[in-house]
Amino acid sequence: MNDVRPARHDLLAVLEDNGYRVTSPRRSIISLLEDKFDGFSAEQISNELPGVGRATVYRTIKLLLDAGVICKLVLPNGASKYSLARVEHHHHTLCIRCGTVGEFRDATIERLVRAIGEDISGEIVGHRMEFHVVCEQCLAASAT
Amino acid sequence: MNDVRPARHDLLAVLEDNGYRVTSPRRSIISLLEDKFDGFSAEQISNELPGVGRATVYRTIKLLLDAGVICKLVLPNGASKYSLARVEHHHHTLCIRCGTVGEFRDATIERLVRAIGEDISGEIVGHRMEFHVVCEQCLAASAT
DNA sequence: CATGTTACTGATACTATATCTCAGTACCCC
DNA sequence: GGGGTACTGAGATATAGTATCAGTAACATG
Repeated sequence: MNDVRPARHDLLAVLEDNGYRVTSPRRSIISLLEDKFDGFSAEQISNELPGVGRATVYRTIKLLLDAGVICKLVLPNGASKYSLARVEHHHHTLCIRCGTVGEFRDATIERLVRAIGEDISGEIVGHRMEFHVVCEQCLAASAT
Repeated sequence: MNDVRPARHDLLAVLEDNGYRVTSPRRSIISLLEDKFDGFSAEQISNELPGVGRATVYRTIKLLLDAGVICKLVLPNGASKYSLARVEHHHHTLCIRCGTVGEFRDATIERLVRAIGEDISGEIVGHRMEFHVVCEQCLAASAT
């Protein structure tokens, strides 16, 4: 059920499909993102691509967000991270040690959301659910 | 089940209990907070108390956070809001129109969390769930 | 393949939010 | 009511992201 891996979008194709130009900086950013399965921050991308302006990194991220192929995750401390959107509707896990972002999907949650919705005043238009975990790697690291 | 109102802490007593001094700025901030049932931001408090320095507002909020009597909520746009913690463990509703923060509690969620926990790799140490709503007031306002 | 339009880029300035520093103040215990 | 010390406020600083704008390059067109 969890630990979704496959079905990654062809991010470059997304640009073309939406009428955006395929430029050299965008190519660099996208090819970097495609390997970031654990989530990434704008700053991190900017640091790894010294040749690309910060503004362009932010602009490209926003563009991919609008296209729906990545998703934004605001951490409890206010920092923003992004992750490749591998499945349509999903929720996130966040390792409190290393910051790795995971993705999972569970139909039970959707049923629960509908059930609770009937008890909440007002009209529900969305929800967000997030699990804070210590991931396998960090567990293993602290076991030594 | 939802729409919890009563059981507000005596925030001033919280200061004393934790060995903090009861000062005049803290008194002003706390008496302002005690009426904010819909959530509040640091900036908002600071604006309503021109005589109190911004740093002090942030410091006092952090102090109450540590004491567990208010809780922090980072909105999807990255802005921080706070709300009085009226019940021990709870979740939030957030009106996407007016920003009102609500609070509710549902045992079903906790059961679900435990169930899902068994399917997620790593060790679950916490979770966050949040409903985005259009509240009664905003619904009524847009009906006209 | 040359060309013109225009979306895009990068450097920099700017905004917003929050924290740090530090000299002066006031709380509270005795 | 005096003294040690936690607290305060002003301003400087840190951090994250956005706006501006002149120059550049993508790409449709012929």
